[in-house]
Amino acid sequence: MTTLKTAPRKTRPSPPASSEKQRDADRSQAAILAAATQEFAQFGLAGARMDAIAEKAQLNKRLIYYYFQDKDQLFQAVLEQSYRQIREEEKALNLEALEPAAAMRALVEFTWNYYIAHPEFLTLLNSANLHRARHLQNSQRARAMNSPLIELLADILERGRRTGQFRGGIDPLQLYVSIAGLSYFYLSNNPTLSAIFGRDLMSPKARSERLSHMGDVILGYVLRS
Amino acid sequence: MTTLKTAPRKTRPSPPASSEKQRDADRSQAAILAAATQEFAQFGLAGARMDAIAEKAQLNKRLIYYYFQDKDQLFQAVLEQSYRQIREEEKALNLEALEPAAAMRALVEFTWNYYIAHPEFLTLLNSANLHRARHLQNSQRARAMNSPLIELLADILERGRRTGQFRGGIDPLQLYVSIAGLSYFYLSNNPTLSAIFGRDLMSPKARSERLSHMGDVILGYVLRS
DNA sequence: CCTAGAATTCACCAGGAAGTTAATTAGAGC
DNA sequence: GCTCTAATTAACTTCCTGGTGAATTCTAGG
Repeated sequence: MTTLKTAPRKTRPSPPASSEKQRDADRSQAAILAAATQEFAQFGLAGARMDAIAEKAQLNKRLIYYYFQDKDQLFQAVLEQSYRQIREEEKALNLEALEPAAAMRALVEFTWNYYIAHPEFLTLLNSANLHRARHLQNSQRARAMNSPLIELLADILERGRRTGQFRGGIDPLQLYVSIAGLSYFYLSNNPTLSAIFGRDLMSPKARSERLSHMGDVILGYVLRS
Repeated sequence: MTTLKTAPRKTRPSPPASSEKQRDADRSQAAILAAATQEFAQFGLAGARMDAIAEKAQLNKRLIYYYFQDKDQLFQAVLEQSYRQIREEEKALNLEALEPAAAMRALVEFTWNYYIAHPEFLTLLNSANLHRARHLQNSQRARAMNSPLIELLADILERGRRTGQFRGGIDPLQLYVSIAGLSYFYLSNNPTLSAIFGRDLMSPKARSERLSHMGDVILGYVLRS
């Protein structure tokens, strides 16, 4: 994060592990970031309360301003961290071994599982978009956060096309957006969808149905017919 | 809307059309609703300002509370109106004449076009979901707002299955969510997507590419292969 | 030990924002 | 014209909330 003070890093991690309340700039920043992630995810940028974040982090509110300047920059830091996390996991994905169709399904499943494991990611993105991504435009890192899934997807598509299983001429970006969108909408709009259709969409059964449906949709599209 | 005062309705529409500033409860409520829709769409529930809404509506702020009680109920009224509007247009859709595949593409296109014409609908839904749809749960009308598209979709699927073009065993709800999600994610997350991929996703060319991609995805899925 | 700079605390402020009180005005029905 | 009620206005009140000034306490390094 741009905003992090370069704290005089301890050479030794921490003396004894006895008293847990020693000063630690890194730990404090991490605590703030974690608390802020929760708060922003739950209430949005405007709805989040700086006092609540301080309380959750069990730190004095002044520290937030000390490390992150203001609410906006704190939000930006939270966003960047969230992106970094998902990109990290995406990079760890290893689908080269799988044959194209299986790899494609695995990709769908990964996206789905990640969103389920990180519901805060969805609402944070919504907030960022409500503010027209102004927090990303400043961030030099933004461009660099281009999802590695695009390359991965391009690779899978190419492999599939070569074997003749997949059709050609598919734009990896379009497909990426589609895969993400299928999971995203279902999960992010789950409350309204459930309220309107009066159907529990998060039961284990409903989840697995959704997952296989999405796999079918994507494969139906990429497979040569 | 539950909340609307039953105003003693004028028997005559309005005396002369001369002076534009006569008292008119209906017009005032509509003005408030319109202003609130804009404000909520732009800033979210927490970010919206009651004073700003009053100003936009060119009415005294007290009137908002007079007609809608408080911010939450105003938001609920806005939400319900937005739903009513889209459901209205959905009902007007007439795809019985089209053959199944064409009807399916038309459905995708309708959804896409509606979201583009009503960007406020997307952000309002996001806000509603951030608040876990609490504004819909109270609303008795919610259940009744079940999209007519589901029936329509079921009908198209059934017709297509009968002619042998479509595969069977497709859940209309899943498909509905998928169709909506494909458009929704692209449009609602357009700011972050554009920022990250550095590609204009709203140019006429990009739009038409997206539309045909989505049609291909959905048809690829429903068509028998 | 001492000390300089970093981490943390405390008390505070000014403007903002939801919501209200109470008075005023307009117009529909008689 | 009169009156009764609905529509509208103006002026507040109160609590909240982001942000700050300045003092204080640690602790690493010399």
